[in-house]
Amino acid sequence: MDDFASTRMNEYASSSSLVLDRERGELVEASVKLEGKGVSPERTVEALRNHSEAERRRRARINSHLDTLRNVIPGANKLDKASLLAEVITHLKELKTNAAQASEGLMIPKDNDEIRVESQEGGLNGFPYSIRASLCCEYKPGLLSDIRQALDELHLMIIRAEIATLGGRMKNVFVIISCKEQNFEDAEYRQFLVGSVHQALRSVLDRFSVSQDILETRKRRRISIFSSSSLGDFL
Amino acid sequence: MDDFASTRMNEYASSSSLVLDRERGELVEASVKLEGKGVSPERTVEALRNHSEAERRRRARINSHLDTLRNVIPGANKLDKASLLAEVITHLKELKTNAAQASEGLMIPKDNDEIRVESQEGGLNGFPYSIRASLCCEYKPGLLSDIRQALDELHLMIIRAEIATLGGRMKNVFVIISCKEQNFEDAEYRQFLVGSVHQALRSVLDRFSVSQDILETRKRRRISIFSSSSLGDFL
DNA sequence: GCTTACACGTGATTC
DNA sequence: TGAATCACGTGTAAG
Repeated sequence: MDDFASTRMNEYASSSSLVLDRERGELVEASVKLEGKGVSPERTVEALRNHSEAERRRRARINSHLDTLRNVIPGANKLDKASLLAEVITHLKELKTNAAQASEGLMIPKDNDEIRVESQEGGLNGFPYSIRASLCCEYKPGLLSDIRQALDELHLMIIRAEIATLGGRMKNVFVIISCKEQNFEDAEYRQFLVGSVHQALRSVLDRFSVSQDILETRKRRRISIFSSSSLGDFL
Repeated sequence: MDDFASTRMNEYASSSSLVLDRERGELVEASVKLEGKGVSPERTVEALRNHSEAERRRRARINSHLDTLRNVIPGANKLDKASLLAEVITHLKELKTNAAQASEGLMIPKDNDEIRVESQEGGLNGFPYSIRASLCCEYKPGLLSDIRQALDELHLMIIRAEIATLGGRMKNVFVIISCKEQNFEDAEYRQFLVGSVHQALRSVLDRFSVSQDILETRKRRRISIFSSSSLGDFL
């Protein structure tokens, strides 16, 4: 398709070519003898000038946007168009994943409990390898200490914790690393760690679930979003 | 400068124009009679073809990046180059501010304590008006209940809380609304609420600071990031 | 010299 | 029709 179009282009380009000399404002025959029919010159001159000026404006708009992109992107102040666009794509995807992670950490699913454990590749916390675990469930005081204890038995360490509550539910996000300075090149070991963490969180959550089931038989406390007591017993 | 360049361009374009016919692979004289000097034709043909092909590759790279941008940006599947770049800029800035806000909620400043209280205009939580308060300080167990108590006295309610810890420091983010269903159109009242919340948080933090100062005289516990005890007494 | 990148004018296409 | 967009080849400058 490209070759076809370009071939046709060249056919026409070599057969008819009207060049506008902007110095004199005249139209100069470039290649052939204006193809028989007498086309009124002024019309063509003006049309051609309008055309080229419109194209110039279009290019200016595009380049203006590219310049603003150069200013927006941190390190891409003097780059090729192509490299600039590549950098834009990179930063865009990076920001998109960051936003997804952030909003993921901000949302609290309403009903469904879930445990998510994934290996954090990028070494985000200065470590070459870390695990990001998130746990969403009903609000359960004392859950964090149990989780820490369980992870201690795996020789893992929570270097970062977030606890969010909304309407009687809670979501915790942990960043976990191994205490031992070990060789983390082994993908199997990574997967083993992920599975271990998932299992540990699952067991803790299950333990709390049954204890809450027992509690629920005596007092059915359902916390409204608007009740100020939803956070009262947080600490 | 633009006009100058374009004028010179057209001078040359109207005076010498060698057009490559890609069908036959030959060079065809377009405008004038090759300007006196006999330039060896094969060299010029090959150079010109290399040039045009290089330019074609460059265009392909740029357009490829533009296409990937079209796929990355949600609604910009079939847009102009200029409009596409405008959309890219928009989404880029939007994501940047979102990331700033998100990382603002995720980051824990290393040394400086701070209290920030601001009125949330957009009605983010289904309410027409809410307050977002963030508090960063040393890790202090039992701080949240004191804050809730202080806000209770102001007839305010925490509908959302986030507690993040890292390296013995903590950052809390609250979303606060008024218990009374009041007319929040009054900007003065809003500012009054913001000031009240700020003052309440300040008093609580000061109270904890002095108590911690007292505690620091007996046991100087400084928590390392890598110490698993940094979260041990969270609950 | 040769490659790379850019701006330009222009033909084609679409609305 | 005309206005707007695109791809193309080419002239030009920098490394």
